[in-house]
Amino acid sequence: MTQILNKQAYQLFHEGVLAFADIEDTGIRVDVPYLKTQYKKLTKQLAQVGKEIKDDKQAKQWRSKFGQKTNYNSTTQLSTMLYKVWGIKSTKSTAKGNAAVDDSVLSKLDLPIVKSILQQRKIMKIRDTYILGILNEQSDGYLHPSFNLHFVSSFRSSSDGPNFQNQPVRDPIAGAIVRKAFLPLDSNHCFGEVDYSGIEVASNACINRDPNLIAYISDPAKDMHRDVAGDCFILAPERIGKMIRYVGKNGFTFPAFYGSYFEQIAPAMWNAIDEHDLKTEDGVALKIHLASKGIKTLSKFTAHIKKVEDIFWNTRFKVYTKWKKDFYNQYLKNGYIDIPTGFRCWGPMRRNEVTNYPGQGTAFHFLLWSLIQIHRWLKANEMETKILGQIHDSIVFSFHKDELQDILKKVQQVMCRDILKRFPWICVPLKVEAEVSPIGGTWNDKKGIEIE
DNA sequence: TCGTTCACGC
DNA sequence: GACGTACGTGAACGAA
Repeated sequence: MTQILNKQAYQLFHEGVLAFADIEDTGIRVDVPYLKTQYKKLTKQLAQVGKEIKDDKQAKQWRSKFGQKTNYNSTTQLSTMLYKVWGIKSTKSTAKGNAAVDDSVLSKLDLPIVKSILQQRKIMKIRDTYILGILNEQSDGYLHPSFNLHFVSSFRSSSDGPNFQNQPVRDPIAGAIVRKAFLPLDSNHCFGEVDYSGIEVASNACINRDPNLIAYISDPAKDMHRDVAGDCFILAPERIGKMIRYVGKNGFTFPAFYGSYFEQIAPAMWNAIDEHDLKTEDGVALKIHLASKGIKTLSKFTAHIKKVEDIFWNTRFKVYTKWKKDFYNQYLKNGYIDIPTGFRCWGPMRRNEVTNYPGQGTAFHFLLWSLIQIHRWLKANEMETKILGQIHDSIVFSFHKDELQDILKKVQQVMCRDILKRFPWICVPLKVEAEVSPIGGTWNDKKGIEIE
């Protein structure tokens, strides 16, 4: 159960709903002929992969096991074949205790049929969830996805019809296929996106007031992800490149902030070393380097990550740790939690939910408040530029080419400076990054741009 | 119809 | 010392 505690919180959501209504009405232009072409292409690819699966030696055993009911897209059947018929040892369980057959498991198996099945899954995801999802929802070449404020327990937003907030981007192939379908509103517009950088870490710092976390965000000379990567892999800063930093950030720091722990995260990090063929900046293979420090096995590495975690929570961010403990105890006493933007959440929550909701909701509220101000300003000044949507920490625009730089300046003013007056307890600098496509370009064509 | 599993985003 | 990954949407499968 949720509750709005004050007029400011009410206003934020009321004004947010009004802004979202305009944004949903504007809609997003999509390239329907392109989508139809892609649908056909992916269908052909699917037929090809389907044939590869059918012709595989092991598919014969599959058919003799399931006969008429054979379905190479069935996870239940795949699980039976892998772990019961072919005698492979299961390495991971699902939530319900069944043997998992997800990507993290299958990508480690060296079987041609499994490789084909993974390929099939990828193509089906792109074709059926995204391409077809967009085609089914578009009307006269425009999408009108909903942006909801009344579903999410942490007071974030969600989106559906289609979900505008989970369009592929990390996989460059899937990202390109799908995002090429998203067009700016007019041929003299650019597709663009402005992101808050590290906003959830910033919102958490404003709530838990950990001086070391605040210092990391405030001091441009400091780099939390580099330092933590240095702890994880026992490296001096100058030996840490982009990829090692990346694995430290997404393999350790973020999972740790969300409440994960060494036994969960160490195996994935250990795999990532081989997966990305990690090397120190002076060219030493990371596993060789770790071996020289006495870490030659996953179990040694896990024990090491346990120590890193201890330093992370009990030395580096000990005020954050104390905040988590106190905040959770307060929840146990009261039965609810309050977040600083004026919302209360009642009811049964797990420890990690209790400690994660405030940062998550607050980060989104920074974005929502900024979006409302920017939307009003665009409207009041009768700009041709329109907001197309929002993805938790970013705003997506169709920029008129002649308005672009003025608007980016205004956007930065609102998101980084005006917001400090509305939420005076923000205690770290907020930063934004802008990415914009060439004139007439698609969502896939966006590139980083300096705000003048 | 609905629970489960998978896969995409932040 | 034990404990232990946050929030969503949506597709396919398969049991009920």
